[in-house]
Amino acid sequence: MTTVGRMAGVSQVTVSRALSDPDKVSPDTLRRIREAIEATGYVPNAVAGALASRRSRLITALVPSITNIVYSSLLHGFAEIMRQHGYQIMTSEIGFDPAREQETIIAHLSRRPDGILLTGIHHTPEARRMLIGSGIPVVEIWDISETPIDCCVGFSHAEVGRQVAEFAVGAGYAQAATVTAGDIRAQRRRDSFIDRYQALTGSKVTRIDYPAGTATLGQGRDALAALIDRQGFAAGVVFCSSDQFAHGILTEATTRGLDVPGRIAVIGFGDQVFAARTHPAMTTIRVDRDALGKEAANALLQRFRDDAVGPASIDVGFSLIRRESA
Amino acid sequence: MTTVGRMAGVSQVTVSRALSDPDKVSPDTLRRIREAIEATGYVPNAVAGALASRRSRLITALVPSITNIVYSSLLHGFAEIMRQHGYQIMTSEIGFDPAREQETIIAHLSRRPDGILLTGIHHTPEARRMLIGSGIPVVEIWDISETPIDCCVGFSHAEVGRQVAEFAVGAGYAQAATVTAGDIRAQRRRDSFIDRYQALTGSKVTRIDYPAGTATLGQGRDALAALIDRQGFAAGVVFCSSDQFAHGILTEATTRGLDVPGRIAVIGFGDQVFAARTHPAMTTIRVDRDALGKEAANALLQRFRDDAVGPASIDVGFSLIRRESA
DNA sequence: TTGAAAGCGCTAACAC
DNA sequence: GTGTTAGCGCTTTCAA
Repeated sequence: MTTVGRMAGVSQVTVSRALSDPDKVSPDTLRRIREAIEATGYVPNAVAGALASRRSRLITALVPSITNIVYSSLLHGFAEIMRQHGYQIMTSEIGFDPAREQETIIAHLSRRPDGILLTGIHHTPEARRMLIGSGIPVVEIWDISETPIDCCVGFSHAEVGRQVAEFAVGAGYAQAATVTAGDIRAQRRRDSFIDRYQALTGSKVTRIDYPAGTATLGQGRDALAALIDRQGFAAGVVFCSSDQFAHGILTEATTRGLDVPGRIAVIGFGDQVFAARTHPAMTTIRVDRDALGKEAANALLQRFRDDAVGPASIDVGFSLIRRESA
Repeated sequence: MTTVGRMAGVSQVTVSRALSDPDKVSPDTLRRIREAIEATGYVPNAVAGALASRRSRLITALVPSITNIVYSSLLHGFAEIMRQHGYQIMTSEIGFDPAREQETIIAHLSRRPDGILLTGIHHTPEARRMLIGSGIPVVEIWDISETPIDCCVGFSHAEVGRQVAEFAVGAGYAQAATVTAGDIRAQRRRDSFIDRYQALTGSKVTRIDYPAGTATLGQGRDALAALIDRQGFAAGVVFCSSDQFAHGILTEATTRGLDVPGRIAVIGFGDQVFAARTHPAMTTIRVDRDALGKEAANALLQRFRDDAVGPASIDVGFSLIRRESA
């Protein structure tokens, strides 16, 4: 900046002003500064800027996985809004390990971000304490809580399970099964599905549970095979924790020549882009992830404006999209 | 740090040393400093550290899209290695717009990252100039070049097209078609497939081209419908630019009761996790994206150690995985 | 409209 | 083993 200033015949501060608030600099000076920047190829140092201004224009995000479309599409919507407002996003994957989350939070806090995005509402007490202590605005997404750290935007996973159970019972399926990934929120949907289904029908729900990690079509196929071949699940509805699983069930059913939904009915979760075009088309739960991410970005931006705002919990809801598979 | 030092009865510098190089501090002092850190909940300020040391421990990455599994799995492998070495990753999506790439590069450069990851080898001359001028190590991935900015790790997309064409001709398919997304590298695979196929057989290849954006199963289905219903493609092999498209072709063929690969043969690209379990199992091109990402991370880490290294181009290759669909 | 001075919270170099 | 000093490249405040 000093060099640019010297070339333009002004001081370093004037260059700073020309960049951050051009209106405060005379048109002529501005022009000379711009020429000098052009000539030198000067690129401002945001690190120094952040240190001096205590604003980093950096948002950090913690998600379980970036290869899982659920989280990456959330981030996509979030980042798009943030980018439009001049913020950049630093993302870390934390899997489903609370210890790793806490460790990562410390690393993120050290970057002095202007805001932090967290996935889910369950964090270690220590992590929660540090976050609150930092004074940095935090938005928790993909779930809702009565007591967010700061604010949260998501929906009730328990409510999803309940509504799916009620739909399944209403549709009159004789038996029910679940195929669930090792994700705390997926488990919450499963548990409330089972509770509600059993309360309504009195009949037991067969469960297939997978360990943590991204759900795959192959696992869905294997699950249906296990259900039929080893668990005596002859016919009924299968509620999956993701569309991938559901797609696998569909694939396996097709391969075996089983009628869907006559023999095996399938309900997915996510309404991913392929769900409307599977054969047969998939019945699933839609959550507008892109909109959810954008909503989260706006919640944070709101907090940057007036910091007097109290805790807020935004429920974006979900909807059951009935297609052909159930 | 000053506060922590005061509590531990040492100066601020000693605290800095205790954090960055604990061996240089006496065990007793170290203990007192650790207690003081614990008591105050002190979190180091990496912004100030980066400014003073000129090392940010930040790597920035530019990818076309984070919701596309191809790029997110690349980043996953890359970030994992980088994290193990104490680096964090800031990612931006740039779509397929060179102007946006250039704009984003400036924003990234201003953060003074220790390294930059770029997708592809085609950048504006201006972007290239700025990158070189910055002196920051750059790794370009997912393609290879004789003249990388700094180093690159990828494979030859033209070679993929050629090999697929040779495979298709060898398998004796009567006609060939391509379904391609609006991605420069996908187009390169398509073009070299067509060139080679026509050179070998003299027969024309039918093309379906989609605009930029993530490829979907639905588009694959629509493509096969268009091929059969409107382009007079009665039988033959279809080379897709992604497994999503190929999965769609498979789905549409199944829906229409067409024999695969007898009537319609399908070749995908990517060997995504579902490819081995589709019905029928998909023939596709495998690129070990996780390994590629890791290789890219190692290339950058190598450059952090000795900066005397010259340009390097690492070809990680690919392989045609023959399953049932072709 | 512009500039001078101070300082953001650290690290690097050197002294003790 | 520990402390002192001098910045890193900006923004902020205040003065002109």
